Amino acid sequence: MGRKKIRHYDSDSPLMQVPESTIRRMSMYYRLIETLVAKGVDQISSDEIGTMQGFTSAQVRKDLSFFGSFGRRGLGYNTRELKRQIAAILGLDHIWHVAVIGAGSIGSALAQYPEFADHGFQIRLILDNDPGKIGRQVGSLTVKDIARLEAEFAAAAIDIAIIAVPARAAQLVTDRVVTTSIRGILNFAPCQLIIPPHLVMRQENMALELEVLTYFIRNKNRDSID
Amino acid sequence: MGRKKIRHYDSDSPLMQVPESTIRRMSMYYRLIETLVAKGVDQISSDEIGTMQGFTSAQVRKDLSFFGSFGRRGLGYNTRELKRQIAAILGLDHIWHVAVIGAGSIGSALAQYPEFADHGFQIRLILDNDPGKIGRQVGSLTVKDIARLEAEFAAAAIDIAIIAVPARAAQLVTDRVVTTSIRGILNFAPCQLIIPPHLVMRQENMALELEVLTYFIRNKNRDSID
DNA sequence: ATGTGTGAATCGCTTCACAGCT
DNA sequence: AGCTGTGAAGCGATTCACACAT
Repeated sequence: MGRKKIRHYDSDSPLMQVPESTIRRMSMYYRLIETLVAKGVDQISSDEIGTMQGFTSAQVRKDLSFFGSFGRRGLGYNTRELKRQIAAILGLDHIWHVAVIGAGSIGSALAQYPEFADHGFQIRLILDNDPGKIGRQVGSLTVKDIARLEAEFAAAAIDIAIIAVPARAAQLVTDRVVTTSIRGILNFAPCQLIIPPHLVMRQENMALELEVLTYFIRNKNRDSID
Repeated sequence: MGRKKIRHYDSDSPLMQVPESTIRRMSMYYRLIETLVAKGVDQISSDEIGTMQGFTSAQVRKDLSFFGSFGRRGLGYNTRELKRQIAAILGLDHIWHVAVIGAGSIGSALAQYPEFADHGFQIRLILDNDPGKIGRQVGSLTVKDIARLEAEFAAAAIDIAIIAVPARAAQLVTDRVVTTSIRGILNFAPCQLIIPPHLVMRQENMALELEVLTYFIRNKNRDSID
């Protein structure tokens, strides 16, 4: 069979896309499997994974099947092996070099967020333009001057930028970030960023989540009457 | 017509649910319309709303149609009116009393997050169990002792709790929060909370977003080769 | 007996396309 | 002419159900 270039997803024939919802669940499975491995659990079934997170077992199996066959019929999945596989799928088998832009309260919090470090996201840089913040310590990092963004990004070999500046400054900062050898951006500013097509961008919006919450609070017991 | 009890969504007959994706977009439309009103723009079409956010005009119209008919054929939507309507739909026509639990870096950042205040989320309370943090100032608030959670929640008439404590403490804190007259919970701890069915809970997970980002970085140019 | 992997069926969201209002 | 509001069509995600492996 010579060349065994297994494409990650060979389920359907011509270029079948994995749903984003599947990727999000993969990340949730990963977190769960992590804790199971830490607890010394060796084996787990799709049904157990599902019920622990509120999904069906079929959902779990279908999600995993996009990437391969990691279980054994009649037995379930080996936690250690599954953890390793999901890490590879999500890109967590690798240390990512991350810069946080903006040393306000959100930026500082993100720079010290332990979940990031635990999953291979190494925060190597935090930048701001406020002379009052430059030079301050944030965890083990010193806030650097954003004027030196390009040089600092190159020196630290940054892969990912987290934008944590006010909305009005976000596009300006982004325009400079995209000239570096960055691969992706996670944007916490509540605005639509324009980026070149070779980059990946994800939007995080905490106020949006709160608004979805209030919608559901308002519309909770709508099914109980009328 | 006498009793004009218009159910919000009367589009389909028996109890048609609004997709969560629609709610999320409503929140995005709201943010956009807000800036337009601030700029003095009076009228806008579904096509303009759509292209500014990367949706189709049909998507925008369909989303709005779940809740009523807010536009005028041939003209579009009045921004001021649309803003008012969406605010009412999402529950933003109302001041929500919010408590942040956990005065670590994430909790402190959330307590001061200007987007919350701008959208009617009034942070009235920040709590922690660490004697080193109790009594400290976070913005205009003083960190209170979590031992007094029930009393402080009652005094401040808290509607919504934001959980920003480490995962291991999240369920314990939640078990106390759910005994108050709270309506909803926004959970930043990376864990599955168990809550009584009368409450609404939303999960926020920043590490998950970063993992989805790295997945897409890895799988970006998958379609260009093979 | 148990639990995976997966085509087929189902469900629900998005897009189309056009009638109807301004 | 221009743009909304909305059934119907299209399409993508979830669930079903069962062959197959242990």
